[in-house]
Amino acid sequence: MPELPEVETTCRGIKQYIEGQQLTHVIVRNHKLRWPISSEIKHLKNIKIEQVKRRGKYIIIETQQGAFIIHLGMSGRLNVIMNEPKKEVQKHDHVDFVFNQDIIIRYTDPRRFGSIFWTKTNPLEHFLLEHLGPEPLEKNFTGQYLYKKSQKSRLQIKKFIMDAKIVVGVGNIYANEALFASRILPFRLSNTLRLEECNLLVKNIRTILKTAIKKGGTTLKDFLTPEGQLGYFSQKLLVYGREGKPCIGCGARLSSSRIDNRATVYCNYCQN
DNA sequence: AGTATCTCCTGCGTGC
DNA sequence: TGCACGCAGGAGATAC
Repeated sequence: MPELPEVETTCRGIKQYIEGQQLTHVIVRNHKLRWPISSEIKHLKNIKIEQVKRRGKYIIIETQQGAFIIHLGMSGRLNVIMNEPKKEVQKHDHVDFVFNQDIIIRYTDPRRFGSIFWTKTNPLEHFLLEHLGPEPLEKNFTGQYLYKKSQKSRLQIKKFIMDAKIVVGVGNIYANEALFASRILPFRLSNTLRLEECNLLVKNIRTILKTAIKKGGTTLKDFLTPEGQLGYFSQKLLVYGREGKPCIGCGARLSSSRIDNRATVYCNYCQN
């Protein structure tokens, strides 16, 4: 269930192995992802990787001839396989990016909600990326910005901050956490938020994502082993997955509900 | 144009 | 032991 911190960790993880390296070819075992993988990819040969970047939850691998745009969906992973050319291919190992020096970047995705695109034009202008809002950790994501946007919308605030056109990278788990930290009820309509609340919300989204990225970083080494896990849930979640358990603020039982059919957990007393 | 709902998919946990 | 079911989740497509 990759959220932005996991995608960032994945980026950092593969970066050190493939930047400047020669991609010899790509093996596509199953092209049926969220969008079908272009058959063009199978014909790529011997391309130098220039840079690995991230935009929102998209991983961008820039090469001398074009760029890969990879989204991990909800169950996707990119694993680094080193010096194990005969490592058994498993059921959901859909794509291998094969490098010389015995390095394979293997895309695994049981639910196939992810996607892999190849583009020869600017990846940031790809139809999936062009409309994306600001990065939550960049300077242009401010309380003032969020306030201005929020006044024009009547979406429930939780859904609003999960909208990639408003800000990228805030998934369900961190939306719950950020609203709890900001003492804002997730049901509030966006246009009822005050500027101070938007300031606080922006600050908390930032802090929570940064902390999570740090935690991801500490498990980076494990992640890179073939059996590696990201240690995703090692982060302390204060509300997500804790419905019915005591609120760490006031001790009351945390409530749960659904917004946009997503699990929503909150404290009826601390948040308003 | 803004908002609500539907949809893609598999694995896992739960209840009968 | 097996089956049916609900849930998890990102985000574009479609419907209002």
